[in-house]
Amino acid sequence: MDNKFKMYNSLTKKVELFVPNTDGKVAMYTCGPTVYHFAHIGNLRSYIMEDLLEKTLRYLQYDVKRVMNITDVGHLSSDADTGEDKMLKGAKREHKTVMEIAKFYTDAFFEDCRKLNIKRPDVVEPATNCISEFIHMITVLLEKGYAYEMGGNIYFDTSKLENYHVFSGQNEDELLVGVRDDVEEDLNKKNKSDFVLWFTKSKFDDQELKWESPWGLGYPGWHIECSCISMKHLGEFMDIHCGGVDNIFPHHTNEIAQSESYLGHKWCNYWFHVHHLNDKSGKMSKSKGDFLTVSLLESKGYNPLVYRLFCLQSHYRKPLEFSYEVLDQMTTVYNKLVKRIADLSTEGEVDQAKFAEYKAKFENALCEDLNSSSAITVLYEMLKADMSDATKRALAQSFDEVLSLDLFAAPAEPAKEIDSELETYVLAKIEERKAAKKEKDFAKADAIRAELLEKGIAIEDTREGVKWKLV
RNA sequence: GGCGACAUAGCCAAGCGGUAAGGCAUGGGUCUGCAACACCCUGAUCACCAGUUCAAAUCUGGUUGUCGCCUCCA
Repeated sequence: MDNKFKMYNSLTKKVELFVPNTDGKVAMYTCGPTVYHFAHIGNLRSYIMEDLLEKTLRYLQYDVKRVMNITDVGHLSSDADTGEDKMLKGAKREHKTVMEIAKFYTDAFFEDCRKLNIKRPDVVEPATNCISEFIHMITVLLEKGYAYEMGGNIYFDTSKLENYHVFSGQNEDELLVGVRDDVEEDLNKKNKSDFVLWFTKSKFDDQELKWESPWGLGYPGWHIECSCISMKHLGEFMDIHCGGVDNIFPHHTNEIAQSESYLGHKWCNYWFHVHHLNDKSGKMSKSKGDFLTVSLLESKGYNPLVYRLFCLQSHYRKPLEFSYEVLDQMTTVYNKLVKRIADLSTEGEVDQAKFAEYKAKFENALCEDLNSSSAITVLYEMLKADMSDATKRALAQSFDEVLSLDLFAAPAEPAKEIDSELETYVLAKIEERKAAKKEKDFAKADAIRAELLEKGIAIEDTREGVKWKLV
């Protein structure tokens, strides 16, 4: 098929034409959440933009297979030998078992995704399902001489690689280990950038999840899962690997190291990295304590899709700063947009030529490295253009397959039951007010309006007559 | 210390060498008893300095500022 989608590739640091390994098919992998706590909206920014990427590719008629892992083991909250397992930490905090915690937060994650209209990947695989695959890859790496055992743990030997720092172009010597105070060096490592593939020596006395392995009872290091899970479902060649920018080093760097050493050939062609959501003080982080979740936004009265729009109107490779002021602004934008589309009449024919013209414009915006901001501009242009409402409706519907903003959402307010008794009462009041207005008794008219409002009924005098709704 | 990103109107934001899209807000107007809705009109020479060019927000060099990464992070 005709490849016209262009995207920035972190590996080459350039915007490139996307050409999949197999014509018309896309093998896509996303680093999933570590399920020890709720996802914050900064995490979700990545998933929203990755969702946009997936839907754009599907919109362009690619057959996409997308895989996501669920990290439910082995992710340390600090440095390899000194930290605490995140899952265990979550379990301790809530007096639950590690698996209970994983289940709970996995469900919570997908519930957040549902609210944000993030499609569930075709394959979702928890790390704990793939222990035998991890052991196999580590065994091969040992056989090939890319890994070594030291102090009970298996490490990947980065000195065996010509070019370990594929993304940053940094030299080994320039890197400072332990720049941050809380990092301690692991003395078992032969090289400072070596990383753990399998732990048997855990400093957590009550580590819950352990598996038998050729090297003893233990658990996997935290990079191996993405390599194995992706290969399990996507094979030896991958088209796009996604994640947040903070994954570039060390996570993705290490994934490439171990995967390509294992395979003996290039593994993934395109790397898609979403930049961070910041607040005024900088990066949003779970470790800062208080963090913003979808539920928190909802409790403050925000529609989660307003947050999605907030993300879409910015570019995924630009840092985005969160503030309630902007979210308020986006709420207005969103409501106006939805109303405008709802007001389109259903009459008229769809003009196929116009439809194709604007669909192409929309696609072109997305093909320019996922320029979602421009894509939304096309939506506005389309709404202003000289063509039938039916055409506009059809286009809005089509665009929303990618934007997923529920542009045809029912009224923002969930429809409440209106019983006929109330309706009769309201209609009578409206008539009464009409009469008052006719006699220029505006005080009475306003009083009736106020009275209705007090009962939760808002009325508006539109050109088509008086409208009322429950508020 | 090393590596990297970003800097466009009150706010969000596009722009990728040819003379500043779009949206929100503001102000003015149409409509209206008022309000709400809708519609029309309304604004920036692009952080700073130097250079390349017939032409630069767009390229180069430098300065300043903000942010990120350098084994918790999306």
